[in-house]
Amino acid sequence: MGRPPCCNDKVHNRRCNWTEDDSNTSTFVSTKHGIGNWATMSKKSGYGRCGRTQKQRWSNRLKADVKQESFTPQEEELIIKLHATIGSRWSIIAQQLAGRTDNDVKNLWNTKLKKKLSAMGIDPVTHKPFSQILTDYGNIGGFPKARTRFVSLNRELKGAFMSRPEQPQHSLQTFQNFNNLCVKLPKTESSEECFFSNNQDSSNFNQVPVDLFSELQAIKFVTEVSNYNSPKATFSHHPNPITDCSTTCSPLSSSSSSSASHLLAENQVNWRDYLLDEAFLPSNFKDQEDALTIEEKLVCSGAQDGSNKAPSMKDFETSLSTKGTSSSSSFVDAMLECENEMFLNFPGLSEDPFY
DNA sequence: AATAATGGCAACCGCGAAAGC
DNA sequence: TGCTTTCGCGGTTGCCATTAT
Repeated sequence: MGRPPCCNDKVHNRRCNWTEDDSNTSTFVSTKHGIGNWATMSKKSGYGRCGRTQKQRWSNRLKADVKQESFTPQEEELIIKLHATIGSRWSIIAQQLAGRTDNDVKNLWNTKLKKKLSAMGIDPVTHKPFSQILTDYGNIGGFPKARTRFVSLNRELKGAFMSRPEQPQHSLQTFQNFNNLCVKLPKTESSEECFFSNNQDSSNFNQVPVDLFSELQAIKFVTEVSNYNSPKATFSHHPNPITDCSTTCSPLSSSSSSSASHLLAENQVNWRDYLLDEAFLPSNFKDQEDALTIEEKLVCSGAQDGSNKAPSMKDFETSLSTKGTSSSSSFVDAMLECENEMFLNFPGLSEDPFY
């Protein structure tokens, strides 16, 4: 049962005419009512807006800490990284960007970032090169349907949030980190839990908070479990772009050697790090994982170097800092440059793959 | 200069979960 | 326990500004 619509009354539907109501709403909030009484506000104020709409207006535009200026290249980069990992969960993404609302992030993605990624030959949904998707498309067969897999993953995520003492310590630890710190991300007003400080310089950009990192680890882990439970799925090869796309999470690796990804590896193009497969994975982890068994991978997730010590945040930050994030220009522009260079070196890549 | 097409932003609205009674 | 109300989230829509023809 859903909530009945509150804004069907077209008399109240006064799009883009907020000038007068803004001051009324601000006055209403700043006086005795405060935030959290939007229905009351709507009834008592007689402004002609439903409470929901007024609340949205307040949180998106009127709140003091909402930034009005345009997104920085660093912010764009972070949004793409987070989208590659957790998908279109705009509220979570927005929480990592001080002064940005989920609506702002969503609009930026839909109007700008999505198109830029497409123009670069990267599928904005799967964060894989189109060439790899086309290659993988030929391999589809015998895999669960996307929707089935998605429902299954959701179930596993829910199950993961329960306490499961029978689980091995390493996996339980990951889940507990996630459960304790990230499952219900607090609505933070401070900048302490954000990627950016107020001045948003590039050095701070790389300071990923532990709670978000744990969340990303947990999401990745659930995907691993999902793959492990599936008799047809392996860690070393996961060629179905449709299922990958539906989960918005990635397997640990993909050895699928599409021409584009292979060439990218050969040319050490940094923007491979923004593709879904390996986003947010420490670099030393990537290098070793292909040769590992599932059990080894699980252990590795908690003890990378044999000393029962998980990859540190320092390692992760170092990894991130080597990927061009400190560039003063937009990372999207940098990716475009890399792509242009690649096409110059390998003209065959620009040919239509269907012919 | 006028009109059409496009892009970007902000608001609207439906759904599902949570909270309250 | 079940119903109603409220809230959070994310997809969609509408409006305005800019660009192209």
